[in-house]
Amino acid sequence: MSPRGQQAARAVQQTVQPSVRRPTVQDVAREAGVSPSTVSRALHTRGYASPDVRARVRAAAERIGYVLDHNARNLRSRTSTSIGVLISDLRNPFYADLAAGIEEELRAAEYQMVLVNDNGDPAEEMRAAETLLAMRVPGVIVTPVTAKCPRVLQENGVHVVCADRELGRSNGDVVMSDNKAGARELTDHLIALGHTRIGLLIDETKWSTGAGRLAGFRAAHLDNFVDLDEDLIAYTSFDADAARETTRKLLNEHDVTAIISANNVLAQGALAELKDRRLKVPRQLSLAAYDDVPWMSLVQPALTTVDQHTVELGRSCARLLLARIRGELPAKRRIVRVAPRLIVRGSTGPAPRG
Amino acid sequence: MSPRGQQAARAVQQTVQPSVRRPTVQDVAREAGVSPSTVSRALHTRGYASPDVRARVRAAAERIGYVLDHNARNLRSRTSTSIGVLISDLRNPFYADLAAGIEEELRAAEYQMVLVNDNGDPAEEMRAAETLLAMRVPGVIVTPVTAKCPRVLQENGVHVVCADRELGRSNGDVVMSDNKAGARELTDHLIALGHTRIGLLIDETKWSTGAGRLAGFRAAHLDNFVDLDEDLIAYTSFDADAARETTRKLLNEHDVTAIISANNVLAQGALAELKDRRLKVPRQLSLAAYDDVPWMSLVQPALTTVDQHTVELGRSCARLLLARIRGELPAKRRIVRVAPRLIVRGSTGPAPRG
DNA sequence: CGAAAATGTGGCATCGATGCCACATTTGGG
DNA sequence: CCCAAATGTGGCATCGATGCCACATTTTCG
Repeated sequence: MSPRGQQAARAVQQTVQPSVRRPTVQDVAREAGVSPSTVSRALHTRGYASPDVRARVRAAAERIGYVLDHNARNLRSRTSTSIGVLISDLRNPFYADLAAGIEEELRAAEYQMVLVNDNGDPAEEMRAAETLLAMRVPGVIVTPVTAKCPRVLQENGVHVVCADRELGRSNGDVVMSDNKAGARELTDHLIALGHTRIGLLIDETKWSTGAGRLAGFRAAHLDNFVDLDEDLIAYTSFDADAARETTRKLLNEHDVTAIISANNVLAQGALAELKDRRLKVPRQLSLAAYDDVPWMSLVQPALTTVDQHTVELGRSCARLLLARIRGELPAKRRIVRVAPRLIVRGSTGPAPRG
Repeated sequence: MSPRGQQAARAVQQTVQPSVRRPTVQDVAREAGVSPSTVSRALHTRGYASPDVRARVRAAAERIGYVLDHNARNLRSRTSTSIGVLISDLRNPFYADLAAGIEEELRAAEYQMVLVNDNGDPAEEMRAAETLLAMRVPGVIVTPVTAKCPRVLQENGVHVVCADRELGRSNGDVVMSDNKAGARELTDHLIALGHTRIGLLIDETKWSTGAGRLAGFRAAHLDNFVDLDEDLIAYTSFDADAARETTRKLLNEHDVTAIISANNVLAQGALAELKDRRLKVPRQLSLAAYDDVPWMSLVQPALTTVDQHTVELGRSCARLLLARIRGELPAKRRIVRVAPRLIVRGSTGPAPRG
């Protein structure tokens, strides 16, 4: 490219940028007849400014349509009001509710939510962590796939709240449903109805989520002196179709009178299989699920579930994180367990005599 | 306070901030034995750097754990890779799917999604717009509540894509379902089944969404030479309970043989009322809905719906916006209509003879 | 072989807001 | 009535990356 060409290109670049040059504190200062420092103090900072000046500056800013530049502020003050939220799948109502609760709380506190789906993929999760690091977010709420992600974030001075699950002995605060209590209550309910052969459809027990639910399932059996046949714990993958297949096997190979699904996704698969077999629910078989989502009260019969108050779970995460960021919390790691609630609907009934 | 005391205080303040002083381009430059400019070019910018230097700089950056600072870059280059996404309610699967599609596409292009719920409230919507302006986002995807929001954004040089609906003659690109075609096809389907008295449950017709669906409903009647009784167009508010009440009135006051719900929320209300009346669907009454969401295929009978490919709608929004930002598009406003798909399931059947 | 072009790298100013200090002005007390 | 404390505002450097230019070096070609 000739020098002339280069210059032309450069000129274009220059004229491309300043599409709409926005007013800065300098402009407001000129307009209000004060200094930029004063404008900053009057509009945003904690620093002092007399009521008179404050009003004058506000008016000037309003008049010329001044809008703060978050990038400049963040750079200078080495913080940001953006919070990273790292979840697996927004299309799953559990994550959507969680995110909705988080967003609600953040918005109220004048923070923004940067939402990233990692599709449960460790690599994507780390990419996202890197990005959030680059954005200099003061905190991240994550439903971790790998312990590495929260760890790396924390090593870089970012506050982390793990939502829904605890990985290993990873650091960071945790907010989750009291899985053991919820699963125990649900199992108790079925045992009280006379069920003694209850299938548990579950996808993982490495995370505190699955581990807790399994523990509650076991505990209820123990409490009620019901022998637990380990074969009735049906491991499957986190996928409705797989869950359906697993349900099929479970029903073929064992004479269960009730099935508990460990989460909303697996429940879909279980329900599909029951419908396919035209089993009368709950006459012939009871079905229940952990994690209440809307469709569960729309199907016929409506499903008995454990509501983990997902939106509230999200709110708690956000509140906890903000408190951390503001330094209002003691250093000690905090673990919040939100009490779930058993919702008995039509899908569970007395065990068939057999 | 003595000068000595002042200095002490200053020292403390200073030490408060640098909790974890992160490496900068300067540090990388020193480590790699080049200049900061070269580091910048080697790592991020378009500018030239020899393969050799590039490798050296990369290695150095890796070694000392360098992470780019988006705020600094954004400030200097007056852009940002954060995109604002402004929706009404993340808990509604429609919006969740839309957001999921958007996020997927943005992430692939190395952009971030700042998600804000406005709860359908014009004031919240404007607050959010202001925030996004402050963040200097290059573009926003919005399901607008008010024409003011997209307008203000555009006036400030932000590219806007309206998702799902068009407001007035607001500027900005639009991506939406072909509502008229979808509603027409759905209505056609019912008419073909012999229905001539079809109720339409709808919440608004000011936006292109409702207007389009109503137009399709009318068009199908015209096409098929079926008289349309205006009283069968049942206006309700955007709320399942209200929809249920409206459905009740509709059924009490008119002898419809089928009901079309204009969206997934209203469908919930309609279904609840039908279940309450223990109406045999579709023997006694057919039910269908615009906007397919997961529960509609889980209920018994499964609902006949129009799938608007919501996730794909979201992806289109993002692709369009990114193309705009990159300046790849002609100035002319673009309106994308995504063809919906009729999914016939069990809830629609032949009109009862009567 | 020497001048001109191409190539690769460094220097410096800058994006916009703010933290910290100095300093001018007002207030209060002896 | 004067000096010290309190009060309010301005000046200046700075956060970290990058755009633009200059310049040293290498390459090209008449």
